[in-house]
Amino acid sequence: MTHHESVLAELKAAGVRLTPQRLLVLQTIAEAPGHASVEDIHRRAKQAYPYLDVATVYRTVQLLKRLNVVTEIDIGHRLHYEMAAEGARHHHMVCDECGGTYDLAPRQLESLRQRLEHEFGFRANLDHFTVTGVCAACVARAG
Amino acid sequence: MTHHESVLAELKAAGVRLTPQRLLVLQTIAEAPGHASVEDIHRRAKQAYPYLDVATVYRTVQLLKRLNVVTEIDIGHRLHYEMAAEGARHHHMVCDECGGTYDLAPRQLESLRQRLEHEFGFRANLDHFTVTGVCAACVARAG
DNA sequence: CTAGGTGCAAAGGGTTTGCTACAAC
DNA sequence: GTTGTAGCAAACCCTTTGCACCTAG
Repeated sequence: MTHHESVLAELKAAGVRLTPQRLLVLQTIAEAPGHASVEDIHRRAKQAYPYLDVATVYRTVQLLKRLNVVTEIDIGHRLHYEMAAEGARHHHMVCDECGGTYDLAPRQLESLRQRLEHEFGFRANLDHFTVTGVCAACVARAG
Repeated sequence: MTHHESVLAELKAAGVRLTPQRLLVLQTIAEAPGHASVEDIHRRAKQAYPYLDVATVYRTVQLLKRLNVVTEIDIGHRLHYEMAAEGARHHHMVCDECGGTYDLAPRQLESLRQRLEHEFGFRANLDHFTVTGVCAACVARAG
């Protein structure tokens, strides 16, 4: 069973109707390079089905988020979405200069997570973790 | 020279007009417990001067942010503001359950910052750093 | 006096919602 | 056939902006 098939199975199990619109949104998110904003998803998906409404995209990403099929990432001031892909969960570094985003493996954050738990009893949820700063390329270019 | 006085001196040095509205907004932020949203600031400040407009609050916090008098914190989906207070810079943990916010000292994040710099050459800007999760109290209460 | 700020109201961008026709099951 | 969903448009929230009047320096 491919990942795509298992996602569809999950959705059916949750009693969710598999409408063409939902499949399209799902496929669009899956095919997007990295994470995509609602606007990105809408724009790309409309190429396949021009009647698709933004409201449907909003409702669908919320549904998929609730079912843990996609994860929500807070970048700048818009929410972005990407496939949850449990096996490859990662976090992001966003460059303030060039806007580029870079992946960060969960193990990079493990020590921080443990520290917060031990010192404060705070169970950090780093699923949507994003750090901003200046990437190596921009540091090299501008200082 | 108190902190308040030095802030006023900074503003004058920057050629900023010290209007009653600006002083009121500044004072309101300074007196707020922790960080405050624009709405919080506006609501509180209006008690002293009912004609104060939200637009003025927005313009003022942006001005103060530009002058590094206040810092902007991205909590949930609204921006919050607090006095910059250089000597006591800190970060936040926000509880998803109860909405409570807790301070985090810069040293707690230092190892993370160094790791990102060494491994990726990424200069993380942790000034506005916020982690979400579940606080100790809520963990105890609900599991 | 004069540059610049204030209040007001209106516009703006992103997101949500009420409704009716329609499609998945 | 039922029940939930899509599309549409309007509402919504937070934030920004244009403008005439006013005020700090």
